[in-house]
Amino acid sequence: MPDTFRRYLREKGSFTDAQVDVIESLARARMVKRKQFILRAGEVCHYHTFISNGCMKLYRLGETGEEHIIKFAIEDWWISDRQSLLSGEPSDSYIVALEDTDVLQWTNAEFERLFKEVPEFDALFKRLISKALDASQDRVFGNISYTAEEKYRAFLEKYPGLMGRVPLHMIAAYLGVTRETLTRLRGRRPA
Amino acid sequence: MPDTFRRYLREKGSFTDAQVDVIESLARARMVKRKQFILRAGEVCHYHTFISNGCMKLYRLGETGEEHIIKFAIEDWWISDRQSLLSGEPSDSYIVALEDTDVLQWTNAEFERLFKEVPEFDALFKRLISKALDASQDRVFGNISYTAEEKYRAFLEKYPGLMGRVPLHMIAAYLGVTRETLTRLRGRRPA
DNA sequence: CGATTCTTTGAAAACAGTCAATCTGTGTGG
DNA sequence: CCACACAGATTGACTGTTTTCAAAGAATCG
Repeated sequence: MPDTFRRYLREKGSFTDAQVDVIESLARARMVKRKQFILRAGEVCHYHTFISNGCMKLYRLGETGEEHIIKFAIEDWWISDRQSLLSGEPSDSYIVALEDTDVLQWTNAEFERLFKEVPEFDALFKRLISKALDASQDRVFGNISYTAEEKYRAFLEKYPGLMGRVPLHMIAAYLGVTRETLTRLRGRRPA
Repeated sequence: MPDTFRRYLREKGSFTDAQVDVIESLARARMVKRKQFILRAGEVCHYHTFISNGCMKLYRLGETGEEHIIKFAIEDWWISDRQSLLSGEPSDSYIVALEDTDVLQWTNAEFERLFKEVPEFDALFKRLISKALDASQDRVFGNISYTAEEKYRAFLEKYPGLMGRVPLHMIAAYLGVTRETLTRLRGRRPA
């Protein structure tokens, strides 16, 4: 893979080469095998994780053990349990690789240092969190106002790249319907 | 009302009196009557709004005209359509007062200026947005994993202050169920 | 009061969930 | 190359919940 992260930074902000070097110099590169966890419930989330290649999911378990998927993340996405990462409290979530995945990781302390030393990085993250909040509120709106079928269509429009890459039963766990229901509403009108 | 906003700032961060003055000096104070809108779909959202007293809701309309409530806000809460406010694009949401409400308002340009001049204000807002994102993701989790009844109980636990202050049919519109369903699940509470 | 606004109720229809079985494709080991 | 196991997807019959539609009871307010 080419240097996804450098390309990402250049695309999302205006960083000097020196700044990119600083940011990258603090990163840990890591390869995560399919089905390998980088976070389990009960553990503290230690890293901000950038995905340079591959795919992961973040989920929690329901009372009877069902997976409820909070988010998928692929190339150019960040993933972490922010609540645990910022507070230092144990997480209630799991993060696992759905494919062999290459990531870059920073501790929160390193991030705080980067925010101070590289104002543009601080600005970038403000934009990211802000956009994530908007996206999350859009999802809440979808959850409370769409039918199962509309949620599925909205999902396809928003994450076309995940179709085929993520099994359908996980999309069901993301939408909040059973896999059987997803199968049936797909059958009602093929895409 | 005493100066809710000064108390709020002192409670949420460590501001000098001079800083509080700067922040307050840029604010517009405004009284909003019950049922009066401060934002309608199609308009651009111009202000970050702090509620010193009263109650508002932010909602969007579904295809057949039903209200879907994205959030309630009371004293010490901020409310705005961030998407529109930051982008300058027309909003797709409505913000309306549920009671006579006193607010303070700042444009985004004023906020940007405050972020630069008062670093502690910048830090406060980072924390707020971050917490809002966590809360929104918790709500998504609730939406996809709880039954209607569990959602209602979770709502009561999370916003005990809104019971009695907000009509039940709005709570239904927040939870994503019909008012009839909410009535019925409330009725079948034995304990 | 009279007029909204809000809440509740009933009955039927639409919808999603459950349980159990089957079908499909994939990959592994013999 | 085949047999088998496995994960994923589908189907059917059934149950349970939620919506819809229609109506009628409370509560609130000018």
